[in-house]
Amino acid sequence: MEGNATLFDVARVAGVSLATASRAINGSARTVGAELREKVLRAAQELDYSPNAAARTMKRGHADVVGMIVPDIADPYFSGIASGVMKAADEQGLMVSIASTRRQSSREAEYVAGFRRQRNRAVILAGSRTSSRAETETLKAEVDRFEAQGGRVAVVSQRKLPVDTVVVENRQGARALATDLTDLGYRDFAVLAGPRDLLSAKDRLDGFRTGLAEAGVELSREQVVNGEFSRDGGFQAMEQVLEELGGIDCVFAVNDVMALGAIAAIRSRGLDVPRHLSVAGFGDISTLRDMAPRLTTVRVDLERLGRLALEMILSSEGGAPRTRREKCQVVLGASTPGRKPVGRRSSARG
Amino acid sequence: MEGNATLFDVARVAGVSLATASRAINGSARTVGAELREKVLRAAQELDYSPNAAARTMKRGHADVVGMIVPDIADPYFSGIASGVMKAADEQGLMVSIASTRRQSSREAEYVAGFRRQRNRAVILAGSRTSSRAETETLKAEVDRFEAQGGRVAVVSQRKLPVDTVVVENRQGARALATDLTDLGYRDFAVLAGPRDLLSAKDRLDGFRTGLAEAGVELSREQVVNGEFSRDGGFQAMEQVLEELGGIDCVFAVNDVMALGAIAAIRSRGLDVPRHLSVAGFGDISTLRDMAPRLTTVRVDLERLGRLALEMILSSEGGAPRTRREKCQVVLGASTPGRKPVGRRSSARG
DNA sequence: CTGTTAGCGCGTTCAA
DNA sequence: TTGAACGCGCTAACAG
Repeated sequence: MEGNATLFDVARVAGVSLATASRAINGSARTVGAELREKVLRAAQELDYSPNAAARTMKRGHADVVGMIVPDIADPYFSGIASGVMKAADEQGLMVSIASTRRQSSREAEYVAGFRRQRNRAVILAGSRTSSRAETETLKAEVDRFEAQGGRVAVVSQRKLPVDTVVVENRQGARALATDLTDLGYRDFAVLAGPRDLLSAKDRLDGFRTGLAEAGVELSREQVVNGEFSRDGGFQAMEQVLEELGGIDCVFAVNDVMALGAIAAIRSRGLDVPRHLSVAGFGDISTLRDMAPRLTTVRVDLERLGRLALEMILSSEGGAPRTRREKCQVVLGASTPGRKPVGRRSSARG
Repeated sequence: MEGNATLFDVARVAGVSLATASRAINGSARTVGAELREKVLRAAQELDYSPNAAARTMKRGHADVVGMIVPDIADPYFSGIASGVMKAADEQGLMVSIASTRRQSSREAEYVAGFRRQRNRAVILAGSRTSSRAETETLKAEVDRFEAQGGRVAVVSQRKLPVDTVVVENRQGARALATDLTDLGYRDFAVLAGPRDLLSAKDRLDGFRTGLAEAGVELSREQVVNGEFSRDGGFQAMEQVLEELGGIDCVFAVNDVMALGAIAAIRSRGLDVPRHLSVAGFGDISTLRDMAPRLTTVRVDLERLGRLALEMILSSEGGAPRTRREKCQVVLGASTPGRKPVGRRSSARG
């Protein structure tokens, strides 16, 4: 039996018309008699009938698929978000296509175009926005085209595009972290700041700086080291700090995998965390929660971000783009035990 | 501008026929004059033309999309494989749809059916096969239907279905691990064995047992504790071991996240790894490579598995299903420093 | 090299 | 409640 049974075949076997078969199977209008419906369903079963989603897509103009674009699916931060999207999508009977830009944000636009070709119902962009004006314009143009076609777009990170957005409160989280760390007695920081043009990285740095300032602590230019947003980026940035900077007592890496790299770099010099240096991250990815010492970080509910993005997309009926802000919460761990035994603690220990 | 420009519009604007426009744009047969081609491309650009993939799919009978089914996309093991699949797919101009069964392997069949509706060109099943005969039969039936329709299927794990398979040499890896651990002087093991019906878990246990036997070490029934294939499963299984078993000096968790849970459980009792107990895992997921102590584990090249699966699918031209075996390599870390100072080491330290 | 035409499988009119 | 017929956008024959 080559190829596939078609709805026409089903109708023939059931002895009804194409239209009746269609109605019985997708149940759009419930105007099919119980008896015929039964017949049709039986025929479909018998023939291993599988509705042709492409035909349906052509007819309706859009596919029941949502596209998702991430910088790196192997990064727990994004696989966490993807997990939330997929779970919510599953509940809605939607399929999810995922594309990974491999950290080249310039590729986002290409993938949006790809999802447009597929006539996907929606696209979720899960990576940080960048400060590149040209890149943003290119992406915006593609997003506009996607929407002109009837598709919906949502972004998880910053509100830089006029679309539904789940804003991660990076500033607020990093600021709270700075407050807690200064409360713990730290005064001499280094920040492993990620790429200069990544807004998530920039916002976390800015928020951190604000929190420090409120405690009367300044961050000099040398105390901020840029690097890739990855484990290796953290490792290298940390090496630079260790070589060029003295008198640091706490390092803030703007994401958890960078913090991981930083810790590795510190240890590779024979130093210990937190004895010689304290380290904090951002994100609270689950694989790191059992690390010893427990990494101080800022918790982001990744699955929730994904779920919210999908829900926004489905509930938006052509209205103005909405923004949903998601707060982050500091988790203090043994990686930042405090410089001196000060009493105050503004967050629970992890 | 509502809706979307169609190929017909492009043809009209360019002043050529539909066929010419089609040929110029997808370049199937290169029989279009340079001048007309230029005109067509310009018209397409002007109109923001986006080829309708659904129409193409309907015409050709299959979509240039490959479906992937994983037990849990948030598990680094599977996001690693997914990363490999996506990279290879990108190079081939294919899109990837991903579905997560959330560890309910019974849902695999449903998703295969879903991908059949989409007329996806191929499906990759990335989770362990199970020992459930009924489940396997159901899945096989669905896979057969998928293939009857012209789709290709590949599996990463065990060869239990008559399809292209990338076999992970779990037995060999676990056996080598047992050899190395016994060489290190360990004699009293506990195995956190995962779910009873998961073949990956079972194979790792079997291989480990074989390796132990070769060193004259037996594993009693009580020394094997089943549990979920997750961090929490490892935690709980380890708690059981700690409560019910004495005299253990090394714990083998059949995957890395279980090992992570095990270590957490050990520490929650105020014990230390490796001072009080040594721990080994399986998989070598990247986030754990910087853990202290370095987790002894068995390295699996996750991205490679994904890439190989995709390549098999694309290269298979209806021939008999092929099998590709991928070896695993032991990585010894400080989580298993050795029971006594014995000299022999058969693998490099991580 | 280019144009005309006939479906691919389905949903949805409109009639009956 | 059911059926007949059209068209979604495209590609692959077949003509010219």
